[in-house]
Amino acid sequence: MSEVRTRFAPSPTGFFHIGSARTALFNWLYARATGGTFVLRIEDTDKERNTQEFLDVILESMRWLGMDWDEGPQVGGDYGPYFQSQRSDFYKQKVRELMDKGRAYEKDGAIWFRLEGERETVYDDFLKKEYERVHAAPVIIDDIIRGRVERAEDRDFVIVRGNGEPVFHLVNVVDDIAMKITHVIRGEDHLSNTSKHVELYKAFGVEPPKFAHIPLILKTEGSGKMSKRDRGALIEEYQSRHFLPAAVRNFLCMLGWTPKDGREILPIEDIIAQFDLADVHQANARFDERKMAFFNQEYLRALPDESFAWLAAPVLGEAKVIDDKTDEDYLQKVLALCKPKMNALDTLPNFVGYFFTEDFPIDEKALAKQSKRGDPAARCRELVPALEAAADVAPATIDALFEKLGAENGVKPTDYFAPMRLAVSGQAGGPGLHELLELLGKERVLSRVKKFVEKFAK
RNA sequence: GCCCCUUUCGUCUAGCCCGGCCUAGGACACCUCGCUUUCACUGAGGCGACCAGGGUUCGAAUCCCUGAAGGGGCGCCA
Repeated sequence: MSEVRTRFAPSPTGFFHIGSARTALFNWLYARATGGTFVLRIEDTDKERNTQEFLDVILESMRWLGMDWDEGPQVGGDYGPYFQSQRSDFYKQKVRELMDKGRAYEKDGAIWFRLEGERETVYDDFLKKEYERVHAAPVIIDDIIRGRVERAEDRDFVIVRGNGEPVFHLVNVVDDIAMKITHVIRGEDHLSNTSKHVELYKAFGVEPPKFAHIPLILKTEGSGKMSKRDRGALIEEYQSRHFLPAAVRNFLCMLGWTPKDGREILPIEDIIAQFDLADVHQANARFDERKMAFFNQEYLRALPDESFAWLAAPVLGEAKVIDDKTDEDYLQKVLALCKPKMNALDTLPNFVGYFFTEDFPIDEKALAKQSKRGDPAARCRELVPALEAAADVAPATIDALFEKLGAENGVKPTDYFAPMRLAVSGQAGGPGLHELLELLGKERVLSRVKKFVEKFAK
């Protein structure tokens, strides 16, 4: 076990943002890559915004993405408690320490951190008020990802609010010291505030940890970083849409980091083996939903048939496409047929619905499109007597039948494929027609084709 | 307004640290053709970028400077 200790310190707000997930992921990856320890600490200092329910969202999402923590809620550890709401006495003690050292003072009911340096009163154009500007020596941050960053803090800042609650900057640093965190890996949005944190470390007489500020995930379109209202921004969305967690995790890894071996889709063990903080990019990445979908599709296709069936059945159950009475053997056959054509589990109910009901919709667009090139209902009408006469709907039978009908009616045999598919499935695409017909069986095929003729024949 | 970070195809990126192997490679998306008597998979090809301007150098995507653009921070939010 190495000395490396990373942490993810979320604030339970009721949702798990994709950016937070990636921050957690990089912390987790680095701990795993170095044989270190990954700590989960809950920053619930803002009591009004935190509930048990909100906490569960985070813990569940972490587990879903396969990020296990070595210390933290539910698992304990030697540096607890891991909830900031349970550490107030400790914070009070550390604030006392700063006051004793003359590095903190009370003003307007709050407690402020005192910077060292010459002071002058200045008017702030941006905040539209006067403040005491401090000419403090610049702080040097030796960032693993960004290199040397120099920044001077120029005004005292609040560390304990008027209501007695400690502020993020204070508790974050105090806890990182107490929990012996060696690497602080977080979003670039914290980079500017890092000078505050380093000032605190110095005031406590502690060597700051190594910092690594990772780039942000930007909106697909428009300006700014992903916000919770953006499509694809919340991990819950992927969960409810039945994305494969390994796919989401793999995709997240590729946003801001690339493996040396050039692969994009690779097992997490291989990612861990290659991951290094120094290789994390410096520039922000724009989120691309389509590439996320591609990763998901690749993972889905790679699934063994049993695993696919195991995942698919609940999705179909939830959508009420199947129930307890559904024949298991038939279900397995349908899933085996559809698996190679699927690109996402959330489209599955729609994709296979017609296998389980006679009451399925006909895709209007597909119908309109086909009608432009021919008359699907007419082709189907020609099919009815031929199907009635046929012994079965096996591939060879169907081929012969199309051949014969094409010659009789002056059209190509292939002209029957699309209309027939539309009649029996209501869709323009799907599994191979031959297999599809055979699985449905002659009776259902015939009745569906008849029904289609009745409904759409001119 | 002040401060910090960033800048290669539409998007994710390789290359950049240690200048020539870069007529800039890959992936997603898009387009074309082939395979498949349907759908899909797949195969082959195509489209498409070094932010701009100055330097340094025999030579710059790679080094330096300036500018522009994008992002972030400046809160008794985290």
